Amino acid sequence: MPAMTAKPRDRTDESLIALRRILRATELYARDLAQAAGMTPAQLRVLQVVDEKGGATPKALANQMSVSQATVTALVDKLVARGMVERRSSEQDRRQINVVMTALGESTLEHAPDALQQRYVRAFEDLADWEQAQLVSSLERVADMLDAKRLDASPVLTTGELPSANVSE
Amino acid sequence: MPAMTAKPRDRTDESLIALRRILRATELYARDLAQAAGMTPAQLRVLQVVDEKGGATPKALANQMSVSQATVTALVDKLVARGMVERRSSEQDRRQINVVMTALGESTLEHAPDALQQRYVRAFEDLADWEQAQLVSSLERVADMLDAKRLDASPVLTTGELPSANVSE
DNA sequence: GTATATAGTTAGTCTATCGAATTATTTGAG
DNA sequence: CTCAAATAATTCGATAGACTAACTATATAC
Repeated sequence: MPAMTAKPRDRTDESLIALRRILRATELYARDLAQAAGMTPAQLRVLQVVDEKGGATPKALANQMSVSQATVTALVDKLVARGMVERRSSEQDRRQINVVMTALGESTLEHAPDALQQRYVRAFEDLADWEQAQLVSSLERVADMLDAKRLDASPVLTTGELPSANVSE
Repeated sequence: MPAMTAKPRDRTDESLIALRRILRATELYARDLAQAAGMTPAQLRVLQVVDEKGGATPKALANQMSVSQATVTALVDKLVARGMVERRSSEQDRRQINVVMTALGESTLEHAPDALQQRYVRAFEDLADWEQAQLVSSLERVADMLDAKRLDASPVLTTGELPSANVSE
């Protein structure tokens, strides 16, 4: 077999393998990061979203994270117990609750040593200008190919918990 | 933050956002895929690894998936209960157990409609030759920047469950 | 003003995960 | 050869995250 001239099929596999490595690396680091911040990945994710948005309702958190409102309630309970966030009733609509950061939450997030992101950012910023441009365009292209519905995303590299998908047993 | 920003973002942020979109898309689809195959994401992942390797010991599965052996035992129990895999004692070392696919397991995997991967593969194969080459090189570059230890990966686009990381409470 | 819709919480159940203890088997040191 | 240490797997008990369904409180609409 001519080792050269990779057929399209080989390239597809190569791209999938690279993608899979990207996914696994971020998964693995998400655990370590959460551990380092003294909480679980799911809790950290809530904290990140609340921080990013400058406060959010459980409803909004549930949508953003694609989990049920009940799950958000449980996660927020734990973050409240740890003093990371507070619940504040809305004035306009008293059914709504706003989840907001506490000073402790802010500083915990601030000091979470995001090793993966730091390493990545450092490496990325060491690249030549044209290389950066090419990487961004490639990543966006792949994201478009995967993410048809264009989800709202933020520049924070953490994965969330996957739900157990409650399937028979 | 709204999707469209007037000011062009920093390129590092753009790349992180694209990465995050990739992660989220795969997470979301991992659930659907597992559901469609009639099992949970963690169970599906075990099945994929067993299939790929043509059988594996619980020890090997635990290493490959970065979970404890106890967890693997539990997952294999469920797959056995569903007739997807079998346990076979090793002849050489009778402490070892080999987990192997059943016909049902094979066919279930075969027929799992991996919408995400199919869509991605289709899109990828529609690209011009040079574009494919560029994408592969970009993805591998990113994978290297994230995954210092070069994990063993396969061309299967599924994310696993993140462990709860058993941190205080 | 009552009916309906919406936001959030509570209750009950399931899966995934862990660490520690247990069992069976292999290996190695005398 | 024998017995201690190491190794593979399982069992046990506990915790976290997730879901659905039911419930409470508030808002809106007719």
